[in-house]
Amino acid sequence: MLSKSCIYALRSIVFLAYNASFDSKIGIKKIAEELDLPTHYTGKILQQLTKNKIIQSVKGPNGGFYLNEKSQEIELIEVIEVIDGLEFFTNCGLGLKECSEEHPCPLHYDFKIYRDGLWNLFSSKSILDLVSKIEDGDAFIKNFEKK
Amino acid sequence: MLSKSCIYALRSIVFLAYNASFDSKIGIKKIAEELDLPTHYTGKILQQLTKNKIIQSVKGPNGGFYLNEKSQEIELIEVIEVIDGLEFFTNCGLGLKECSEEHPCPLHYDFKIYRDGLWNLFSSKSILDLVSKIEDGDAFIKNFEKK
DNA sequence: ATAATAAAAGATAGTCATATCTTTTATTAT
DNA sequence: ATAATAAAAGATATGACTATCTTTTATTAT
Repeated sequence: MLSKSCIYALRSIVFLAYNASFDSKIGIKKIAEELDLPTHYTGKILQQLTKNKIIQSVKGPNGGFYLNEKSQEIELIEVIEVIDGLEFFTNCGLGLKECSEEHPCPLHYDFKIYRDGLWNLFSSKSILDLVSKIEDGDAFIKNFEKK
Repeated sequence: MLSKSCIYALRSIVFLAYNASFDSKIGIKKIAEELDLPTHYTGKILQQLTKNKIIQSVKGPNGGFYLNEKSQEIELIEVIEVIDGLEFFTNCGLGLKECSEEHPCPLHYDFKIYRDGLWNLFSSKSILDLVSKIEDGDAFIKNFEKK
């Protein structure tokens, strides 16, 4: 459901929230290394997140990425919107062009329950919520599917 | 969530259930034309469905595709399994390799509700269920996103 | 048997998400 | 000012899904 890029983004952000701060920024290389991600691809994603104010960055020596206080409160759905877009949450499950309460597809009402449920879930969890559930940080950071 | 191929498959099957029978089979050309789908691509999908006994086919003159009685009772999840696979319903929402009741990801329990809900939805609806909800067949057949 | 029909199978092309590398720009410390 | 650092930007490559075309095989009607 979430693209690989989006999951890379979420992992990176959680990693930053957990480990970085304005006074100790973390660079692309370090992030990619710790999360075992392709360096340049990760750079692209971080760049996109920075441009959309999801995370912060500083260039030059001692530069890198970090999250300011506001960013830590960002909801997961905002990250999803930037990376994947919200099509999943707005489009008909059966691909109907016009599917609505007035002209529902055969699965409309059933499908809507779960689609809206996921929307609400991602809209109610912040980066900090994820961080707070990490009991041993490493398991969350290291345990990802590579393929 | 469902791939384009999978939606093409579902539309084709519903169209067949609605319009075809052993005594009046429908060929690829006709199906593609009526549903406004790419002919050869649709052929490939129907072929895949036939191979997996989701639909039936007969070659030669007066041949084409149709659904036998058993096929009409097929659940949507079976079509999804053949075309897209069940990864969506079995994998961790955050891409964790090992995510389970014992080692849950930060979203595991919340996410599971909706993932399982969708699984159950697709497992409880048959082709005939979709057909029976078509009040005016054309709207369902014609109203699909092309892109 | 033969010709016509239509699905099955194989080969090829396009597109988009994923991934990588190189060059440029901005910042900081010296 | 200068050199070092690190993100930003641009160009390119890869793979999977989507799409199309051609050839082969099977069936039916004559």
